[in-house]
Amino acid sequence: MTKHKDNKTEEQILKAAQKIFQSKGMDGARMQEIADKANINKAMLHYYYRSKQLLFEAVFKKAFSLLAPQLNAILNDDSSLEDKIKNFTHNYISFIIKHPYLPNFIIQELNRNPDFIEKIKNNVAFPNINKFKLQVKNEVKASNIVSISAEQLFINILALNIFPFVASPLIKAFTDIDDKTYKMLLEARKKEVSDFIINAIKK
Amino acid sequence: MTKHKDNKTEEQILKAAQKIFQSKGMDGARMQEIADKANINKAMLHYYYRSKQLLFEAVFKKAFSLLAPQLNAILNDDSSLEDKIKNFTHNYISFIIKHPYLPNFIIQELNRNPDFIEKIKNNVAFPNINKFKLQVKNEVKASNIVSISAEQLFINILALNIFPFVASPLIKAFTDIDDKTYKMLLEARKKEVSDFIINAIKK
DNA sequence: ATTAAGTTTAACCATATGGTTAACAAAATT
DNA sequence: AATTTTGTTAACCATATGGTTAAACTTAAT
Repeated sequence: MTKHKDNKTEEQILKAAQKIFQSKGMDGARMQEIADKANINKAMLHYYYRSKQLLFEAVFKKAFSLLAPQLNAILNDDSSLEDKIKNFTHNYISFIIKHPYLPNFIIQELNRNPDFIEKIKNNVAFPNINKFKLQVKNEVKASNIVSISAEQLFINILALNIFPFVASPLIKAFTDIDDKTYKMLLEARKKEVSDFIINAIKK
Repeated sequence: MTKHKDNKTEEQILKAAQKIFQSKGMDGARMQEIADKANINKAMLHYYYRSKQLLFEAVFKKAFSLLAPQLNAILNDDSSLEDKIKNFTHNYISFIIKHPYLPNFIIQELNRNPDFIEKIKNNVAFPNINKFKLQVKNEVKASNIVSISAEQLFINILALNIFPFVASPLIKAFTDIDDKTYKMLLEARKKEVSDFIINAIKK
């Protein structure tokens, strides 16, 4: 973390910890399992990260700082609302397809410990909704879109983009869809979702 | 479970287990904590439910059979598509406001162990999408709504309804909204969401 | 009143688990 | 080359945890 050189071991640990924590969560993860996956002695985990909690926080912060900046595309970009929605939806779904564990990991752990987000706010570039609020307000005032609050629209955009990844086992079961078909369905959502949203706010 | 009479203890245990499991998950829950909350000796847990796993399954099945039938309102009701969306959205959000832990619990535990849903399918009334598929196909063919697959529409409906509960800590942080305001925002969604969906599929 | 069955308790057990220690090896510094 | 610092290991430790047991107690049937 601080005193160590460019160490390889430290990275190995973080990589292994990422995999284990992201698939099993803080409570389900075992230090021994992380050590095994990293091919190192368990004591090394403590040598580099002191405790399970700190190792977890390192993993969480990294995950969060990977996910959060993506939201700047919708919140702080200068493009038009319609372009934003199109681009964000396309890029975000592409991004999550490459990191399918991410949203669920973050949501799960934030629910386990909601106060944790305060710690994060001070350590990570944290997106802010203010600019987006202004933009939506203006579009509504100009009668370009239906009357909707920025918050509700933001929630809807996030919901439509993220939920299918978080709830995949549930959705697969209800729709009787296998893994392959589900992947195609997610792929199709890159366009489907933005069409859906844009239509929803059109007058 | 089987040999026992109308026992009160058994119910106390299940109630306590519900609270603990639903807020901490299988991995985070402790048998001792459940016993404490139920005001009984820890051995009683095993006397009535044999193991942590079986107690957990009892809780999960009960939660699932509470949540799943709600979906029949959208999948197997006889009303028109528009009515369905209106009613479902309103009822479902009301329902989840009363059981805020439910969706997250089920999603989290299904992600932890996706095979688990197979066990459930045999034990619980399990909604099926077929009827809804026909209905959507007909509405599309009749040009009453835009071209959309039943699966994608179903996912969108679930996403917009459930996600705000599952991701509340995240959304609260990004939008800088406090608990009280968030509750009002959820309340407003009973109508907002159905308007949003209906507008989205209108031609 | 006696017995049998079901219920409850305290004490106990084996193992898993996060974490520590002391000795040792390898670099880096002098 | 000698010494200090950093990295690594195996063995160990204290505690937490799911689960068991045997005995005590309660209830209801005989």
